[in-house]
Amino acid sequence: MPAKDIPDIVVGRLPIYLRELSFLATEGIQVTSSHELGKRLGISAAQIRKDLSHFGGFGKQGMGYNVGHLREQLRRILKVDQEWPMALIGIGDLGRALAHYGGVVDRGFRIVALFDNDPAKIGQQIGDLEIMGMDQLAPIVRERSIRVAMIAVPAAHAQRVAEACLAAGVQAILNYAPITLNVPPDARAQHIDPVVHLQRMTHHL
Amino acid sequence: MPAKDIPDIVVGRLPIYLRELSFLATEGIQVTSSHELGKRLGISAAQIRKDLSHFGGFGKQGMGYNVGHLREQLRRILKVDQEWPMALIGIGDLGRALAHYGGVVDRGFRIVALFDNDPAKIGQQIGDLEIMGMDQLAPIVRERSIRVAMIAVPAAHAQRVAEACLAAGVQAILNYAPITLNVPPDARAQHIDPVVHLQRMTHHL
DNA sequence: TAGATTGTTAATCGATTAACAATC
DNA sequence: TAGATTGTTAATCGATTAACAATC
Repeated sequence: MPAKDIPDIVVGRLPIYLRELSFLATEGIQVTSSHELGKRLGISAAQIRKDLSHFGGFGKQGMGYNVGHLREQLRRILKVDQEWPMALIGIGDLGRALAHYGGVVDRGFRIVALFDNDPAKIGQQIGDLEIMGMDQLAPIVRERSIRVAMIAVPAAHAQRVAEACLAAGVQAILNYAPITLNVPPDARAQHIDPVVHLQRMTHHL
Repeated sequence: MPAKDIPDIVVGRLPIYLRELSFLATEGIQVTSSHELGKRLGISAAQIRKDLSHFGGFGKQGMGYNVGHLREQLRRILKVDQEWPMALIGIGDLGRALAHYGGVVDRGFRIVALFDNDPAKIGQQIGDLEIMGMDQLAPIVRERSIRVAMIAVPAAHAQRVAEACLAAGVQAILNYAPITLNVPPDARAQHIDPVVHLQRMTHHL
């Protein structure tokens, strides 16, 4: 029963649960419990059960959860039982590392197009993808039904690039530039800035 | 007045405020308000005022906040009015990109040591740093008073590397490996996994 | 069966928002 | 002064935890 009013904070924890379940699966562990998952993730068992209960009952009383089954259910809920084609814009050091990173495949994503505005980079090959100019963004996004983009351009260009993505039909943006993007309510954006995470820790040191 | 019982969720927003204030400063804007900041960040003005009030009063009624002053105060609260030396462990594609990334300097951090366990990489130079073997981790961390580490090793090694860091004296870890680290209560860990962020968005698509 | 663990309800806790006196 | 915006208090809202009946 895919509900519509699931709190964002709950949805935000599901990928963590899914990641741990995949890890358990590779370890050959077939059954787990809210208590064990919670201990591994530093989350209370009650919270895990409550979170999952928003979507239905996936366990058996007295038995716990079947790892493979719960994993499949979470993949379905998060809609990563399919592969989302992604655009990557900005092929600097970080963009290159992201382009090479294989860790997104088999977790629901695949980079299918690379873009940069540097004429020296356009035409270069990375793996089996060729870097394209920004003028190709809109046609390629439409042609390949791309709904997710990763942005790894300098901060000064990020807002403009994001708007170009959205105009082209992208609905979700993962932004690596150290600025807060302004996106309309019908679009989604997530931000990754290592310094933000570092500063969250130094306050306590 | 540095308090001890500030909610984590409040501390977590301060780096976002700081980043925006730095941006405003580079734009030449000298005064802002909770309303303007909130609009830019997608956060309510009341929340920004409430967050800041945990640490004191930084504004003037009717006037708003002096950008430079508030920025300095936040830098002090987050303890990034100093430069934290960091170790980076794992010099693959991502580690290399992080090593080249200049965006951490002038935000309170500097990578001062690189480590890898691959003999082919040890001794290589990146910028003005040389990649060292893991046997050098403990002595270098002590010698250079390193309290913060970034881990960019494969998932299978991350927990072991984290424990080595902590044993050597590191107190805060930024982990790029796609696993949840288990750290003791006296240590801090933050995790960056792009797929987690992507999956938080696909649920809604 | 006896023991264990779920799913859910109720209670607690904490965070956000609203409102406004203070005051620049 | 008049207008604007802070800092703070009180009210609301939402999230987490505790507890337990259901049941595997």
